[in-house]
Amino acid sequence: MSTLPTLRQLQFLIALAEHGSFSRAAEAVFVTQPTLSAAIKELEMTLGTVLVERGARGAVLTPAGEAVLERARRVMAEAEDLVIAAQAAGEPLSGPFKLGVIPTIAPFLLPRVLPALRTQYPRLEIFLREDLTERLFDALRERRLDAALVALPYEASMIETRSIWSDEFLFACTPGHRLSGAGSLDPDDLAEEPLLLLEDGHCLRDHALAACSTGTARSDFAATSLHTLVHMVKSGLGATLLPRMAVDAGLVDRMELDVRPFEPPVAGREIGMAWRKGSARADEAIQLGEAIRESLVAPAAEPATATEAPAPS
Amino acid sequence: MSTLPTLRQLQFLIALAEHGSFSRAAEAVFVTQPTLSAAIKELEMTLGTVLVERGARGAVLTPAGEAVLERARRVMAEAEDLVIAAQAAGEPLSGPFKLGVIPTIAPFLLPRVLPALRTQYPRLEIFLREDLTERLFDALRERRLDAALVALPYEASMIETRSIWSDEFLFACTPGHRLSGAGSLDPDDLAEEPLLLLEDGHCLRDHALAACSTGTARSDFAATSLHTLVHMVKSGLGATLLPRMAVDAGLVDRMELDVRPFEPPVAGREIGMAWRKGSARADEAIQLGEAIRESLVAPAAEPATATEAPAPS
DNA sequence: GAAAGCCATAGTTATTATCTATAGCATGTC
DNA sequence: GACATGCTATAGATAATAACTATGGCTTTC
Repeated sequence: MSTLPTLRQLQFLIALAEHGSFSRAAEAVFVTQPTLSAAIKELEMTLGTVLVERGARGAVLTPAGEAVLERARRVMAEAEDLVIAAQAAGEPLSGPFKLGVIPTIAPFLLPRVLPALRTQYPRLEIFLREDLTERLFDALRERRLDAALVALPYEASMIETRSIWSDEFLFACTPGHRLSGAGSLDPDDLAEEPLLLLEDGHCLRDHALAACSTGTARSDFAATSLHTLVHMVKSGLGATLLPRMAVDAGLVDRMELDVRPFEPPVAGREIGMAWRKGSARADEAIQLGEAIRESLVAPAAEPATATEAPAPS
Repeated sequence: MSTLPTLRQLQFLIALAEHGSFSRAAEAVFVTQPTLSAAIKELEMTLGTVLVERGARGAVLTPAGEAVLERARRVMAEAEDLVIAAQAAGEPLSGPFKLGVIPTIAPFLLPRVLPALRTQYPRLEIFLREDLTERLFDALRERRLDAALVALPYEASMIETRSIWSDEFLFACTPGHRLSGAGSLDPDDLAEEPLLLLEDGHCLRDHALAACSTGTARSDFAATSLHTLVHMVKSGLGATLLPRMAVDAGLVDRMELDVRPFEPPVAGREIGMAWRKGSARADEAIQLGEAIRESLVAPAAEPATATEAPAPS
């Protein structure tokens, strides 16, 4: 078995590839140029292959060098993951944690759960990013996020998910609407009711359409957020489906809209935690998801609309 | 950014986990016990976590240690892959290469291609392993094989394939059989002809059944190899489908069986090269597959059964 | 309570990583 | 064509560290 290269050497090779010059690469990794030169030469020795073409105008990787570079990046990424996993295993849910949330969840869920999380994990610093599922998943795959709160089901490769909450759909329309009223509704009643929905890209649009197999979307109008959506419903452009979580958070308060549940089996979407397969923080993502679920089960500390005094303990 | 551990430290941790004792682990990696002790302590320092519970009866990993261990194995595997990839990039198809081949290909293809490969890549040492597709793929996934020659299509995760040859199916029966004769055959003629096939697990069985959508398998008899299969056909137990490659290699020579092709579009299977996704030797596997294809196109150096002139088209 | 097994510590030595200083070699400029 | 300029390679010195030997202290076991 031949001897292995050093992580340091791989780091140097990556820097060299990025800067195209021994001198500048050396600067970037805070060593002198001879040090980096020697390390690369040593690496070439242990691998038995020339990785770099040295020229007067800098250094260029050979094809073999490119192949090794790609592997080197993976080794380094794995090593960094190891460090993160170790820290996470030592003290889970502490330090910076980059969490993505989709726009149809963020404004309704976060006010309910963030205070509880801050209490439960005082050393956790959550950095939030709000975006569409597709882009959040891209960010997970590229390690720019640690986890994401999304609506399921959603097909994606390299991503693992765990459901943490069932979010029922409610039907919403103006009081004068054909389907207005109070009691529960059969999904088939929506057969000839083109729904006003969020614009393409929002998973809620697809989930709502899936909820009522016979339903269709209005093709002439679409909303960019749930808030504009309810305003469009209010102004008579049509009816829609809303997630209960948004309604509970006060989305239609004082809007004078009729909101009706569906008959069992109720249609809805799952809210779940997602993370990159093999992520160093997968366990923490799961744990965070469970903490969120628990904070949802517990009575909401302070309703979003409120004129109420919070002041606990 | 915190500092990274050393590959050496990770290697020591793996040895420690495997031997459960500092002294014996040290022995296994050819250092003294204090050296290994210090390295593990250093590793724990850089990760900021206790990885090992030291006791009088040896050392046991903490949960954090187990998590790090798993990652460490991945880092080491990636690093070893890097070394292999570098060697492969330096001089492709040299040194030991572990190749799996399924039993319905090996005896018919290898005699034709191995001599050519030995000429073309004199420094290549091919180690062969004959087994069913499923087990070969397991071996690929576990890095016990570098590549495998199998029949496609075959669903498998973590495996990539490339087709290198089309292997047509031929119908074989005794001269007195209902479908005996000379010309080409329509696959639908097999509708009421239960076929004698290889036993379960051989992909050839599934591919043969897929080739004639209306065909069925005899459920009372099955063969364990193509050689026994033709003997069973010869003794009147039924008809079968044979890969042309096996027939060309002399499988039915002097057997007094009728062998008939199918009408276009001819049914068959693809023979392809398979390797683990991300394998360090993926490029070599592809190159080897192409070399095999070329040696198949070229006139066979020495027919398996001799005397005969192969008559194509 | 003695023996054996195991890990930690101390002190020393060997190795190796890194630095400074400088040489050598192309490339473009006047 | 001589001369800067920008690059990498080499040499020699030094600092850092990885490794060894020897030993001590702690459990477990008989």
